[in-house]
Amino acid sequence: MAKNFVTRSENYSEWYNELVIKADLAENSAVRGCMVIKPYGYAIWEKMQQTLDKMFKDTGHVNAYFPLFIPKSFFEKEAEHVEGFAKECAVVTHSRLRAKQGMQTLEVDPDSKLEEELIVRPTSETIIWDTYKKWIQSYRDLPILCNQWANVVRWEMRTRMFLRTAEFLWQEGHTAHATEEEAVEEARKMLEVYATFAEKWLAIPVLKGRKSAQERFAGALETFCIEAMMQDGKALQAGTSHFLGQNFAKAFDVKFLNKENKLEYVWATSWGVSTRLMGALIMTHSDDNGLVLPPKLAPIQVVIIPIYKNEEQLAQISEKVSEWKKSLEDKGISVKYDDRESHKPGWKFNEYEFKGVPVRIAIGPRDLEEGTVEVSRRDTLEKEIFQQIDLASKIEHLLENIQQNLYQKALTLREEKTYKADTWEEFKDIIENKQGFALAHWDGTSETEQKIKEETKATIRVITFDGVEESGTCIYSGRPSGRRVVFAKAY
RNA sequence: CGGGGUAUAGCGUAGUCCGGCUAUCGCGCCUGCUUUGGGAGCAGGAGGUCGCAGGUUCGAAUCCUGCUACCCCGACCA
Repeated sequence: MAKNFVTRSENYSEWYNELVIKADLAENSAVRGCMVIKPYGYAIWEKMQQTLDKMFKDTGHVNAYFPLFIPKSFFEKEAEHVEGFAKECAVVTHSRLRAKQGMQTLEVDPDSKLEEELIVRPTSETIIWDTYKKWIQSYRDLPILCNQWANVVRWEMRTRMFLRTAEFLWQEGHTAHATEEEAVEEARKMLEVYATFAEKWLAIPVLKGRKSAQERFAGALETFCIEAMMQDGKALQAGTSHFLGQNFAKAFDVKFLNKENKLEYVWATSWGVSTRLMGALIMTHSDDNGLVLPPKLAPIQVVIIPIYKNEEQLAQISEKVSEWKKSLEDKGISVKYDDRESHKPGWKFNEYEFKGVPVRIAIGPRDLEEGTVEVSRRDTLEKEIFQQIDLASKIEHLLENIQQNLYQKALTLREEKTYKADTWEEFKDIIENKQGFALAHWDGTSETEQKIKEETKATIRVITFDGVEESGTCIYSGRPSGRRVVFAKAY
């Protein structure tokens, strides 16, 4: 039986997929693994873009754009980078098609074979460092603090809307510095930007820290990350910031003359977040009634729905609403007045709940008489009668309250689903049955990490910055350890 | 790339085992009237290469062969 509601099925993936499609965010495209982001979904992404872009600029960064195509040879220059990305690249080999059998079908023109294949960028470190080489001669040219908004392609085996699509939208920052300290500081600073964005705008609490060697970005000396917990207890990497050392400078021969007139290799960072954040947003806050958007990211923050029996009533309501709409908009709140006659109020209630609109105001004949409105908040689904006096301020306050509440709710869930594991049995129980984050001692070796992954599918998600010194023994090998790290199954 | 599943109208589906009349039903869509405080009611109507290509048969959505696409689980990954 077809339902317009999302009903949480046994399978979290199916629930997620259904939600994305029905909340009108995105749909599968004709191209395998790719996704059409629909206007409503894209409006959310635009809000993310605008906010992040401002944060980048406030920290001294500028935007630039680099080519989509990267010569294959560029990838060969950094050994670890090749290994990391070689298996998932889209490759351009020819430049022309020609007609076959009249004009019915087309085939690749063999005469148009490229001398060197072009890779559709999976990430832009190589082409950017090839460019930076031309930009940098002296310490006076540093630092370079560039960001690029772009699309990238990674030919993944298995894809999932927003979380792992073959093509995705992201921003990638690429910076060049004169000293190691400055580069490390930059990488840490941008991670803080991401963490602030996640917590204050997306209302998603995140753990900040570094990745283990095994989980590190291909070509980085250190990968910093923010890690979030989804409602099913699995971890989602929400953003990364890499300290690249001098790896790319050496690979692309980027040197500068320092104040002492000595040649030195440049130090680098790169950092990025993607449309995956949309997935994080959906999986963190949504419920069985649909999407739940934090007010700061909702394209529509307040929807007003009239209830009326005749034209006269509608006219009265519309007059009131246009006043409120203006005073709300003066406060920077985005308002939609849905006076469509094609749908009944009940329909609209459900529709906007589905799309995650934070606040709904309903006004009908009763309210006109009594000077009230019915206000419903999406996060708790609670309804309350407000006096019309000073409505805009009350709504403004409510939106802030919802933003806070969503963050608190997510934080509480994460805390409830985070456990200390002191034995191998406890550890397995947490990963397999309780399904959450396991704080456990680890001997620091990749071998142990690999074994744990093979036996439980859990990986080290993050070695948190604020972790406490505590001596213990590795849950797997029994060897000594100085602190706990966060293990979980991940998306 | 391995394992499992699915493909019938815009969406969701019945029918497939055991071949047979005009391919079922719901949502949505169009027209009209009545409705409007949580997905409206009635009446009428439009909409289909049954995933694609072959084959078997008097006759195929249904049986056979091949192909393709999508979904889920794994491996890979942000």
